[in-house]
Amino acid sequence: MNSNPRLNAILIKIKKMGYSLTPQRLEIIKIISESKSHPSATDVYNKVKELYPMVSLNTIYKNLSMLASLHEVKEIKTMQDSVRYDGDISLHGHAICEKCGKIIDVEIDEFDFKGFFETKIKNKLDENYRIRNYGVEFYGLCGGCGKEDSPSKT
Amino acid sequence: MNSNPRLNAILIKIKKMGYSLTPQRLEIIKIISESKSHPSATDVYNKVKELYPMVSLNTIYKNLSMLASLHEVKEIKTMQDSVRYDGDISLHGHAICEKCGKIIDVEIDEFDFKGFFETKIKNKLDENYRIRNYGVEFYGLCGGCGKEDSPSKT
DNA sequence: TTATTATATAATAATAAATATTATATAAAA
DNA sequence: TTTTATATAATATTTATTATTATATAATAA
Ligand SMILES: [Mn+2]
Ligand SMILES: [Mn+2]
Ligand SMILES: [Zn+2]
Ligand SMILES: [Zn+2]
Repeated sequence: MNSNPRLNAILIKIKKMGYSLTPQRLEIIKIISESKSHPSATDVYNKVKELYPMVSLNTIYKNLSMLASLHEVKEIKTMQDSVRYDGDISLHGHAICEKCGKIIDVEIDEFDFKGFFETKIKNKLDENYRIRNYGVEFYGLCGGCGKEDSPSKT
Repeated sequence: MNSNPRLNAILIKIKKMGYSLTPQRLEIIKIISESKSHPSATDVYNKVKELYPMVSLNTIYKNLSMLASLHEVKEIKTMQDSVRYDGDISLHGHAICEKCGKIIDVEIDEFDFKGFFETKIKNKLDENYRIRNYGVEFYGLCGGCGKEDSPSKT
């Protein structure tokens, strides 16, 4: 085994679901389970290429989609560009910089959120509405990007 | 004037910002300020075409983007397909059906959310991080779509 | 082991939403 | 009206993502 619990969890799920573990797949899982930067498919592609220069982007998409369908990665749709992937599936939200695209994790109190969900949302929806996933995003400008963009104050 | 307060608010903003009010633009604003269905650009396009059959999709995109930049409509990025637009800019979240794409408004308690934001988020971020917008989404299956999709239980 | 079958990958082509370009039309200003 | 700026329409382009097909690899059976 190894010391990354997310990696282990995903490998166990992969095996349980009967998917085979190819070198490319393992590398993709390693990258996504270790990264904190919420990479795009292309980002993952470029990393995998370092080890497997012949890998195709299609393989990246296929594997990331598969992992998303297994709920082992989360897809983050940003406003400006492509889908970003998150190997951290614990309860949290994201602060997304609209200029540089940086995505920062935002802690969400589980009790607050669950309470919010149970009381405020669940009873508003059709009783057989099934929630499977959530997203909490804050869009804005990160520290580095939000310096000099105030509308000319002369 | 007229009886739709959102429409009025947008028209005032348009005038204040010095944009001219063309018939197509007015029609787009009417549609988005009256709709409760979170239409896509194509949906709006098809509605506008009923009055102005020669309208171009580019005009729809240009106007919706402009309204979004004025914060008079909200863009909703869904997981499966295109961007959806919301003329209701009041504080609320969305329940998004992953099968049929229907988007239902979800009430958010302002006090809860503001408190959540102020205490839990603002102090986690760089002090000059500027939040400009937010999104709260719940993905799942609506009542109509979530009937018979449980993995064959025979 | 080899043969067979299923699955994954690579290379390529296709899709479609969104954007850019350009020309024309309309609105605002002089 | 004449001039200038802005908006629209028609078209072309971009680009992320998906689909297709052929090849390669992995799993399974013989
Ligand atoms: Mn994250
Ligand atoms: Mn809404
Ligand atoms: Zn930034
Ligand atoms: Zn549905």
